[in-house]
Order: sequence, then structure tokens, then C-alpha cells
Amino acid sequence: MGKLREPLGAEDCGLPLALEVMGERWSFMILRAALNGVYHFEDFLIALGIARNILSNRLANLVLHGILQREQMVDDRRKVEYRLTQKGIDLLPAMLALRQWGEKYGLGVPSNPVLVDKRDCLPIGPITMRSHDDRVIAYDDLQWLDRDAVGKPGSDCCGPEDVPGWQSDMAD
Amino acid sequence: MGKLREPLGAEDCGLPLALEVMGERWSFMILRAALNGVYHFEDFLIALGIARNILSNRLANLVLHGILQREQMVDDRRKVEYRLTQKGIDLLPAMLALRQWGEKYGLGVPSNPVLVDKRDCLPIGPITMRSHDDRVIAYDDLQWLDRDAVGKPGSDCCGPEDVPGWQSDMAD
DNA sequence: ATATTTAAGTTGCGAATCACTACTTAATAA
DNA sequence: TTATTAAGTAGTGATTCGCAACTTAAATAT
Repeated sequence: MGKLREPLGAEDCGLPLALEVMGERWSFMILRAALNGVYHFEDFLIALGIARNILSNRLANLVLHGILQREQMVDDRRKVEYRLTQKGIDLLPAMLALRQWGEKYGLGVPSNPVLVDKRDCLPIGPITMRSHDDRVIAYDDLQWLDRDAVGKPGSDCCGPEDVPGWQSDMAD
Repeated sequence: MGKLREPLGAEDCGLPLALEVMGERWSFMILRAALNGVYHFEDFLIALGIARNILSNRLANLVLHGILQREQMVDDRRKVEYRLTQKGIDLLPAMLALRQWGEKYGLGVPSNPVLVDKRDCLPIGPITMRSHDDRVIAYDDLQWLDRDAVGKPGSDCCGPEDVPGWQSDMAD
């Protein structure tokens, strides 16, 4: 009978939620184009080589999820601009992490165009994982822990050391 | 006639390459499960609620792309373990960036389980963008620049300031 | 004033993918 | 030797995707 597709597991994790929108084909490519200054329907069409109806559908979905904002131009009311919201801009780290991964394994060279720091015109660094006190941290330094056990020593993690006050600042 | 789906634009960008594998539905969820210690076919099935043939297909694809490694167990030759390769582990920053984004917009609370630093048992920090000298950097501090113009002042970026020696260390 | 072009869609159709269930195969356990 | 477990494969319908053609409304050209 083909049931309507599940919401990818609405469990206790932000990932399924993110994939609900951005997991669809073309969503990230549209985001990338938008970040590069593409705003209009036909321009997305050209830049991405996507089908019209798919683009239409994706844009509507991204608008629905608050990642893009649809705005009619006043000087030419045929034109519509799709602008990134802050919510959309906040996807930039995820996009860059993916892109850098693609560069590392596949492409051997940096992508084009390059994202640089305005201040010195130099490329930004790799997206990394950091400890709460900003050290770069690797996979082997990490451990999964139940939310309620965080900060409580002896939980199977750190020993009976001191546990300084820590704030739940949107960390993972 | 329905042509075979394009490779999402094999242009000069690592993003399409990354999406080739990870852009498919379930791929990231499988990655997340693998990072959480799920290794076996039936366990993925239970953990994700995915259809058998789809899981089979995804696992094969992830193996094909070198993200998972398929290994027959010697003590029980029915069992197969799917283990993350380094290439797969390197997707962790991208996954966390997505997950944190999902937490911020949708879920209001940190996901469960939490990824903590082994050293102090505290949650890792948010995935951020950094300048080449490790300052946290925001979208407004950034600019797209042609690869060949990087480091060359006056390109429409930084003024005639000093441009210190910089290395192309997998930056964007 | 009318005709043409442009921008942003919508519609229809075949192909590919997805989800659900049932079946298969091979190895282990009872 | 029969049952159970692990890891798939096969069949079937629903959904989505890609392509091309069509529509609508506004702006521009004649």
C-alpha cells in the first residue's frame, strides 16, 4: 500500500529533524547557490541544472521550513527573490563540513569559489570539533553519554575528578 | 524518457561529491547509528525502522564509497559487521553540525545521547567556522573569492595590506 | 494598443526510487 | 534433524524525479 514516508524517526535527536528538510535531493545545492548570491528562480535553474517542478517544490519547502524567505520585488512584480534567513545561514557550517569532506576525499583540491575571511582575504580553516574549552578534538577523544549522566563523574566516563560548572550552550 | 539521474553537477566543488553518497535518504542516519556502536544488519533495521531492501542497498553503497567496511565474523559466519572507516569517521563534523542545527531549530534541547569529551566528561562545543588563525568567524565576516585570487590583495577583497604566507591546508 | 518577451510557475507522463511484505540462503543452536 | 538466526533478495504498489510542454501575469517593444 506504500504508507506515507515516516518522519525519519522523530526521536530524541536533532539529526532527523535537520534531514527532514536538508536531506532531500538538491536542498543543499540550492543552499549553496543562495549563499553564492543566486536569488531568482531562473537563476537557480541555470546554476543547478535542476528540473523546474523539482526546483519549485524545493523552494516552497525551504520557504515553508523558514530557510528561505520568498519576497516579491516591487519594481518588477514578476520577479521573486528567495533570500536566506538566519536559520538558513546557520546551515553554513554543515555545508562547509560536507564540502570540505568532499574536497578531501574525491576532489583533491579546494573547491571554487573559496570562502575567505574578509579581513585578510585568506581561506577559512577546516571545520573541526572542539571541546568545551576550545581544544580541537578527535573522534577517539569522544564518547557518547546519556544526557542525564553528563557532568556526573563515575558514569562510565571520567573518574572522580572535579567537574567544573558547565553551561548547556547548545552543545552535543 | 527519464534519463539516468545526473551526478548532481560534477563541477569544481566538493559538495556535490559529498552529496552523491550522503545525500541519499537514510545515509546520515546509518552513519549516526554506526557511530553509536550499531554494526549489524538486523540492529540497523531495528534502530532505524528502515526497510530491509533499502538498508541493504544503502549499506552496499556506503561500503562501495569506502565509508563503511564490510567484514564477515569468523566466530559466527552468518554475522557481518559494518564498521566505519576513517573516511566515514571524518563525516562526524558534518553530522554534528547538522544535528546541532536541528537542535537549535526544532528540538529545543540537546539530543540524546550526548557526545562528550572523554577527558572531562563535558559536552563538546558547537561546530563553528574559524579563520585561518583560529578565530571564530561569522557569515558576515566571510566572502566568496575565486581560487586564483586568494591571497592576492586588491582582488575585491582586502586592501593593500600585508599578506602573510599561508598554506592551502584543506581550507575553503 | 497590440504583440512579444520574461519570470515564475503548473501539468502530464514515463522512469527511478522507496516502503512494505514475503521468500531465500546459509550457518548456528536445540 | 529440526528450528532459529543473520543477512539478504524478490515482488508489488506508492511516491518522487526528470523532462518537456503549457499557463499566467507582468513588463517591454513595436
